Amino acid sequence: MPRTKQFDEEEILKKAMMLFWKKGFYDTSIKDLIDFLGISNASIYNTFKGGKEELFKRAFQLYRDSNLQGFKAFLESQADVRQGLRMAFAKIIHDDHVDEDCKACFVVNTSIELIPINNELHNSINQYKEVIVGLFYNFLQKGVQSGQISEQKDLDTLANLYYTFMMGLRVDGKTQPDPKESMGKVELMLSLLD
Amino acid sequence: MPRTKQFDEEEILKKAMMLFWKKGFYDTSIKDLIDFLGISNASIYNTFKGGKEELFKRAFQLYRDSNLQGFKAFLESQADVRQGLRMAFAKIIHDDHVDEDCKACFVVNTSIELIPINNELHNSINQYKEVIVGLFYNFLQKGVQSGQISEQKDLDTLANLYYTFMMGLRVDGKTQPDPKESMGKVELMLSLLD
DNA sequence: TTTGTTTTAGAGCGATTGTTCTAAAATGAA
DNA sequence: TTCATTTTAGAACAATCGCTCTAAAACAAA
Repeated sequence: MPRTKQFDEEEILKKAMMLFWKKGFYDTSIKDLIDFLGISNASIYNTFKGGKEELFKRAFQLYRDSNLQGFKAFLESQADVRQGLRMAFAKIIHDDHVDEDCKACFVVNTSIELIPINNELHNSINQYKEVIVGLFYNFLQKGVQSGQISEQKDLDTLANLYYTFMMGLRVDGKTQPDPKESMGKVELMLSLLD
Repeated sequence: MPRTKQFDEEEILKKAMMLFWKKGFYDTSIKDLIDFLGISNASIYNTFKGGKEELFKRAFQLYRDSNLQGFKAFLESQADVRQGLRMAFAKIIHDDHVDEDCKACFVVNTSIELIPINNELHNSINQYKEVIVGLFYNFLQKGVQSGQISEQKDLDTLANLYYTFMMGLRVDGKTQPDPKESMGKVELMLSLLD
């Protein structure tokens, strides 16, 4: 009986993610969203009850989950530990380099902008860190089991350090440095496995 | 003949720096500034011609310059390379850990919030990076000359990497991780000098 | 078509944004 | 004190903020 929705909620959410990712929470106004999403004021408030804040949260979770899933799938597809890590970092470096919007990482951006204020997002970001560190850890452990990495290495600290390095790359990516220079750093980080 | 100013411009600027550092550009309103600085609307616009944007720029430059000067002075006071780097990172880790406002680094925050938009700040941030990397480089070179570091090491890449690591620490600092865990990462980074 | 329901566009809400203006208070030199 | 000058507090500005509301348009089932 009812009129059907004229837009795909998933698609709208994806678009909202792009805009919040680029401009952050405070600098993205409802008017910006209306223009960018192509749907009306009322449609936004009808679809995402809780207003701007709720829309942001859902957009952020979408980024977080698909980013985690993509990273997990990539690492698990790699057999060689060093080459796998090298390519994982290379992808980040490349993405940041070619993005003319300099969006870098939505999780990093949100950490900076909203952690001092929003507790819910704080937890979500902590989880993100734990998952990424866990993925690094499992990947390194696989390398130990296959004899690619010495058993003497402190995998916990290494996994944690690779996460921190990743965050650093994302900040550095905002200034779009020379990818070759960045890859030099990656090689040095990989030498920690020798 | 004229009435004298009732406030110290330097002091006001330092306060503005603290507020912008904590809340960022967009989430700091003029009203916030009036309340926090303790001076009136007209005094702000009289003293800092160019309004909110100019005040932010000056506050940011103040942070940037004093941060650079502090870091330079610290490194230059250190004779032992490894211990010097260790203490430099330890100070960052400690500062982030005890700051209940989770401000972390104003340069990182501004990179994230304003680089996609503001070109002038973009340059200022690039300069910051260059100076820090240069300080790391000189410090490492001093270590080579004193025989603490092998001549075979690629100081350029190392200096650059320590900068990236520093940025990563600042992002991580937003979630206030266990300082011991962070120091473990520092030790691993220092092992690159062996 | 008719009916019932939902989405939609857009007017409009009070509050707040950054900024300008005005007029009174405050101060140093004469 | 008087005068000239500057700072000050606060009113007022248009514009925008996030959000609500209303009424018309759009659609699915009967």
